[in-house]
Amino acid sequence: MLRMSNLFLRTLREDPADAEVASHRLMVRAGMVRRAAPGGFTWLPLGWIVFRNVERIVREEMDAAGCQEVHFPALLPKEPYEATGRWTEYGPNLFRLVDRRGNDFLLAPTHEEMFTLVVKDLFSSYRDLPLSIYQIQTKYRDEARPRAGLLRGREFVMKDSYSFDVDSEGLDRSYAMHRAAYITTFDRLGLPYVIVSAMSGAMGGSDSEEFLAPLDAGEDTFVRCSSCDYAANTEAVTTETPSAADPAAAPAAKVVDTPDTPTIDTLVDHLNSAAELARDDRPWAASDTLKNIVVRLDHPDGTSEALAIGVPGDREVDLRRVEAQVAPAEVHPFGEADFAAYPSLVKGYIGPGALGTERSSGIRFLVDPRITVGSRWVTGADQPGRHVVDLTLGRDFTPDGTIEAAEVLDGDPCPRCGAQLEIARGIEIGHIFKLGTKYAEALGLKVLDADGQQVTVTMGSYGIGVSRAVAAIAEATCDDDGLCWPREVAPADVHLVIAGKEGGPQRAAAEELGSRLEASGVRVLIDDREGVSPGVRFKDAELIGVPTIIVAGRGVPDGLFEVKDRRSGERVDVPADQVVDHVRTVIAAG
RNA sequence: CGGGGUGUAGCGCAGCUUGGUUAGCGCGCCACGUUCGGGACGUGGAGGCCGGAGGUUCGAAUCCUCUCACCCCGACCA
Repeated sequence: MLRMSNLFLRTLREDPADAEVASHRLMVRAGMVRRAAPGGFTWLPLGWIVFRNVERIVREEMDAAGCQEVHFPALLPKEPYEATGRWTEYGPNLFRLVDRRGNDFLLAPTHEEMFTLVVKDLFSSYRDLPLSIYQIQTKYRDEARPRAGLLRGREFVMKDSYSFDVDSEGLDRSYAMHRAAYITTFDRLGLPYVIVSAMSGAMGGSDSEEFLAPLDAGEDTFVRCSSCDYAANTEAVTTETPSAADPAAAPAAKVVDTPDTPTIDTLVDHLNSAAELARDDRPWAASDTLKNIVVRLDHPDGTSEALAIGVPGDREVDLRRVEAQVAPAEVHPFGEADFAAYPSLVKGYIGPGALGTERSSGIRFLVDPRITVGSRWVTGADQPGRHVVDLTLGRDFTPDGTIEAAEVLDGDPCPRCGAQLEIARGIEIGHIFKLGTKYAEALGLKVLDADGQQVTVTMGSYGIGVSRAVAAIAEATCDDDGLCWPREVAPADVHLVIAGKEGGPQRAAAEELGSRLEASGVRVLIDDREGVSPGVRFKDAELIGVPTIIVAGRGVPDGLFEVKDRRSGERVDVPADQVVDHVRTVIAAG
């Protein structure tokens, strides 16, 4: 029985000044965590119980899915990460350190290399596969800006597992197995989630899905369909391609003077105010313009390349989306020095006339999928102060291809069913993806197949942020009064409040009930502090968020306890001899 | 890395503009008494290098310079 009279606990009446998001604020107030370093937290007894419950559930579900637990050091030598290039690729986010001999080490941000190597050490036959192994480990990332308490720290606990298969069919099975295990895990954790398509990005690989808890405190944006079950990370959203039209049907393209039109808005105003420029069917809109942005791609091999991107003028280019398409290259804005290298680019008036590998600049030119054959555009004429009107794709210009680069807007059509998409924020609590052979290739993980041939093992990678999940659960379940833990992760099943007058019969009755509850397997937290007023006890109980609160109060002389549901606030008086059964029924009901 | 903000008791804050006794308030903590179903009350206490360094001044929490730290927005981010 947890006793508040001797728990290492101090609840705070006021919000800590450095806590913004609810989970952080309330977990500090409830005495569960304390900030110890930027991005680093100390777990106190009640919080640590919650943490271990979450960890236990994750472990149980991984084990049930047939994964085996291992444990690597967090402190690792540089060499494996050099072999895969991540020692440099990971950049400043990697915590690096040097030992007394001057050798480089790192605090692992994730363990792909070590898992790959340990399998290489021990296994060499297809008959050993498939294999899925995992660990629950503290990870380190030197985040530029830790924030939101436990949600984004520099030290955090993550469950990461890896699957090893001989072929892609095997990988598909391992992936599906993990996906199913994650669904049961998050269901048990009482955490709402959506599964969104994601980009595997710099990690390489193909299929990738994220489990997002749809909460405003999250920093990932995703879209979901208001009608069907389509959901995707913003980077991975695809745009429907409008049907093509006959390019010959468009009015002839003409170059016009457009003085003082540095922005899309001023350009549209200019077009609509000049009678001779009027459109045949309706006023000009920003979406009639074609905005061409040039960026510089820096490839991992050190080379650079210019890339031109055309999007409808009513949208910005979303550099994160671009980066996801061109990974592992990095995207940088085009600077003065870059422009100097391409004299045919007229800043502010860049148009398809100069863009494309066959045109004067020689810059590869990719356009948004909405820019289809036969569509007509107002765009830069590659001369200062001039634009070209009715430039038509397929007749007047031909880009090198399409790219998903335009920002996604609330209300855009769903690529699956056409209904409106809505943009929401979420906390990434899990990520599963098919790594493929990237790491096995780099580190030489091969096995002999049935024909005696060496084949490179194909891998999957699957993560759950354990400490982040604790915060996400707090965030998803709390209310104005405090935390409100789902049963399985709560620090106790019941919070027993002694509310009677000091010296009255309540204390003895509560102690006796507590013993009986505990004897029947119920986890009890009892507020047996002396000299604490009832108001404080009630507030603390609500703040801490144990799912069932039992009050030993004025009903005790009549043999009654009040049983209250933390979430709904419903309360019912229960005779002393029925409380244990009542509570067990409540627990069994979930 | 860019922008904004804050550092004063364990926590939350005032004081700083306009320098001047012993640096204040609320919460929490300790003691005694009262109270006891919604963050009770009284009395008496303990607790501060006013983030750090340098400077101006007879005198600095307060003015100046430098510096460090933390928080928020953005950039970045398995």
